Amino acid sequence: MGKVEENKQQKKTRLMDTAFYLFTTKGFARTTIADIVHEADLAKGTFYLYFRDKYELQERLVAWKSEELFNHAIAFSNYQEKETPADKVLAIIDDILDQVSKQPNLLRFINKNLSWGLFLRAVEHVRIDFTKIFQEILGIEDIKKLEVVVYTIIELVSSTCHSVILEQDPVDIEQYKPYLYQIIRGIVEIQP
Amino acid sequence: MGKVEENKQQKKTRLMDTAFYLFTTKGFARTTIADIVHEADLAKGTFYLYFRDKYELQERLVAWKSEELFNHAIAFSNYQEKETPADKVLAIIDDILDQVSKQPNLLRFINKNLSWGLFLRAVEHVRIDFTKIFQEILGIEDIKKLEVVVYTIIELVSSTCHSVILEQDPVDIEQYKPYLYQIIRGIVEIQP
Amino acid sequence: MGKVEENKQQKKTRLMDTAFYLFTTKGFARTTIADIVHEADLAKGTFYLYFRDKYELQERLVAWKSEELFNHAIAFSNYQEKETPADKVLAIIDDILDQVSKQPNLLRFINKNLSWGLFLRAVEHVRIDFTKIFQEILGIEDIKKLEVVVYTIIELVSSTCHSVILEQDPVDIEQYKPYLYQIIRGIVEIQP
Amino acid sequence: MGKVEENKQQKKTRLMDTAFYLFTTKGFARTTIADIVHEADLAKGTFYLYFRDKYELQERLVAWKSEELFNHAIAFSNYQEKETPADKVLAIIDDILDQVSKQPNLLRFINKNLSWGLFLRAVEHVRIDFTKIFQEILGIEDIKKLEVVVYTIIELVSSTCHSVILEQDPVDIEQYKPYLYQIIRGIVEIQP
DNA sequence: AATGAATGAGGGTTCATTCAT
DNA sequence: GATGAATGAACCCTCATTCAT
Repeated sequence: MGKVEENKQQKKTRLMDTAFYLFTTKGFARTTIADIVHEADLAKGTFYLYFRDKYELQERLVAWKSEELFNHAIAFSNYQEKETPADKVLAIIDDILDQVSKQPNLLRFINKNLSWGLFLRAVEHVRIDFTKIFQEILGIEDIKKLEVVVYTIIELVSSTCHSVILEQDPVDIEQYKPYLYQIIRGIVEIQP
Repeated sequence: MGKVEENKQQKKTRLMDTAFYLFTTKGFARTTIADIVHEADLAKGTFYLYFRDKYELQERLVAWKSEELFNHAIAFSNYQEKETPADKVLAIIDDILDQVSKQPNLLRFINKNLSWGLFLRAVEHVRIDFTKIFQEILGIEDIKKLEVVVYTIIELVSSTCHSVILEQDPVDIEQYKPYLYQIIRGIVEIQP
Repeated sequence: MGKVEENKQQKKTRLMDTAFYLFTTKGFARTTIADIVHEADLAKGTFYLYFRDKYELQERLVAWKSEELFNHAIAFSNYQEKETPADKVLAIIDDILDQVSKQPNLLRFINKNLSWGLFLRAVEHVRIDFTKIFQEILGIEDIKKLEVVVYTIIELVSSTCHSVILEQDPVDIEQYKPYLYQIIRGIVEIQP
Repeated sequence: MGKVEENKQQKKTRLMDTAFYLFTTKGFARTTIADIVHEADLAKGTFYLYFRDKYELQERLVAWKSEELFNHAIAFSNYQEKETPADKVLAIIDDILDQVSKQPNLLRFINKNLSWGLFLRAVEHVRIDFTKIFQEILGIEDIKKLEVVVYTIIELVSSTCHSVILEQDPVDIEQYKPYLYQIIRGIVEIQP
């Protein structure tokens, strides 16, 4: 039984890995299900045993990859050693920007497809409780208010950094960072 | 000849109007060229007389509509009567948010497709010189610095308000506005 | 599996038969893939499972039909009972001319599309070894020389008989045959 | 009047020259009427003032170019200095093969499209009376018999030399010529 | 006579999805 | 559960031809 279950999980993972590679390489629209199953060495029908359609797969990938991004930042940034809330937030953001700077295709893929709702669903069932972490960092009790702050920061960073990282437009990321971080400090200091 | 030229312009406009209606109603992907020409009561081939493909048409529409948004704000907001740079900027943003709140489909359409580069190209050949206006408002001489500020504000507003206006998520626009405007005041006051 | 494979072969055959009928009836250019699959009672996509495009199908048909022509001549002409090389060659040609006289559309279809290279490819993988047969008939050891003789005869016969059979122009086939056969005797008797 | 007539003729010639260039360069099917008129610097409608459709133009071009081929051979080969009918015929053929060897695209274009009927129509209204010339050369009184001989030779030469010149297959033209010429000698010496 | 904008049927091809094996 | 042959609607685009100017 465990063997069968394992086998199924393995196939699903293979499909997701392959799809992620193809989506970020050739683009979502130009990747066909035929491409994915061919590359994953599976049959076409098998795809539909694991995903309702291409869009569900895409959504799962976006959720998975954004979660990974945050997981990494929580685990590997030294945000806990920082003193102020702003410094902590910036440590996390810095780690994430580092990651996506090295993986422009990932940035391209996630950014076009990540929405706030999807992000919430993505982190909902996750081992690490993001809400708690940000509550501690920011010192905001009210969940709604917390959400608004986090939402604003995530949207600001992800929308501005898309073009800055991928096209160095209007400036490159190293020039932009100080300015952006100063704004984020401002955001952290006021309350909604 | 003037008649012919007039006729051509009219056809082009008819195509753009129809396409805009369909894109915002059914969505871009679900709108076919066949749909557009059918609705516009033109032949399929005629489409290709005026646009290379669906994507060129989309780009032109996004540019046109975003330009209109700014034109309206410049013309009808009372930003000139405001005293401080922040108040002026907020007057303009307020007008734009008013406009898109009333046209959620327009917001959906533009927001997904507007990029900074496209926006610059859109306003480049325009009667109103946006650069000059923002220079005056913000009092920033350096064009590059000006661009960074404007870029940041546009990205912040458009990315946060998408979900806020269209899904009232994480909060609705009326609740969000005061917070957003406070952040923008902060942005206007610091320099990149 | 044997069943599936059988089914596939059957579909391919149905496509080729239908296409042949349509190509020879309405002409190649006026036959669309839609026509073929419609007549064969298959879906459009199925066509592309078996052939890259209309041209590959055409080429395969020409090869197949020319091979059939020769196979019939080898099998049913009494060329083996003839004494001289020339008589043997003429027996084969006579059989082929008989066949195409009865199927003018086949003649029209093949003749326009058969080239020497295609013919070689067509008979290459065939049960009957044409090279050996002609070597025996003509008594020419050197393969290159043999090829030149066979090439010349095939081109002469097929190019002259096209108009003679299909248009009785400049004379009809019965009048032309004696003359043509005399020329072929001459060709067989000299060596390249 | 003469001026207008001249102008019209000039346009027709420009269309034919351009079309010939494009047909032999890109191929008939891949050349559109738009291509032709664009290259000829005329309007699309103008094309239809001079030709019923693309096919009529093609036919006219084939006729024109084959006529030119023969005209050149009659004018510039030294066939009149030869003694025997066979030598005279071969002098003419040699000139034609020389011409087409230098213009493979012309060979490709004509050969695919020239038919006996078209050839007759082509030379019918021509300044040089081919029939008379060949009658004198071959010494055949009976027009029908003469036609059969000429037909056979033209078909033999043009069909065999197509692949030989364009593909050097099964041998190249220099190797093929002696053999071909020997066959033609045989043809000239027997009567239908 | 000349123009070229407009036409629209028809082309070949793709691909997400189904389902018999 | 896995397969992959079959489907067929839908796609974008071409281009010969017409006709108002």
